[in-house]
Amino acid sequence: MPFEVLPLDFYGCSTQTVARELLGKLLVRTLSRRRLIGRIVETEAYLAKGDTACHAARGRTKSNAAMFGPPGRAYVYPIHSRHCFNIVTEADGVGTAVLIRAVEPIEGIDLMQEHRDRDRRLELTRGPGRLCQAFAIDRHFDHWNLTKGRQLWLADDGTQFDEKDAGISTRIGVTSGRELPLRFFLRDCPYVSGPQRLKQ
DNA sequence: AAAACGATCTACT
DNA sequence: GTAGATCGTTTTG
Repeated sequence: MPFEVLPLDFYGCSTQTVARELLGKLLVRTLSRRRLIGRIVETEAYLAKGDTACHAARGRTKSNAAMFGPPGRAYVYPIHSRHCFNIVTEADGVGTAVLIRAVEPIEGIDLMQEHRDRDRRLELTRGPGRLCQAFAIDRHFDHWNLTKGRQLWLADDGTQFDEKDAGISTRIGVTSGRELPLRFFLRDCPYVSGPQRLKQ
């Protein structure tokens, strides 16, 4: 499968645009001479303004510093004994990112299953915490430059989806006034969280 | 120093 | 569908 590493300028535009454009892109991880690949099927945008759920909303701290870095870096955050993998967007210092919520496993599935305690269900890579477990992504990737690293990067194999394949949903639990269309997902993909979790 | 919280997940029914 | 586990980070006293 031929593919190219995503260039840095891919991440520099608006967070929602990056979140939408990331659908179909490949998440690539190499470890112990093996390669894991997943196709991104669900993302979520976290904005600098009007988004109280965004970790950057209450200012910069030691633990969210990566989010304020230049676009194309990883921001990895631990929660509930697992990790969430984000990609920094927009300009250096802004504090926005896209959370990768689900991928479809493409290559190295047996190793992903080992990381997930032999999980052979759809849940192998469905959900931000589970996909990090499957790909062995943890905080040591915080601040990681995703275009230069040999262990973790994103790639494009030319796969595109049109509007009828890609859905947009408001985020559950946004507390600031109106709800915003921040969640992007591929319709009819079993690795996307169930439709009951995606409020239209 | 203690308490509260959460960008989650599992194990139930 | 939802109660409960779980733990690093942040907030509060």
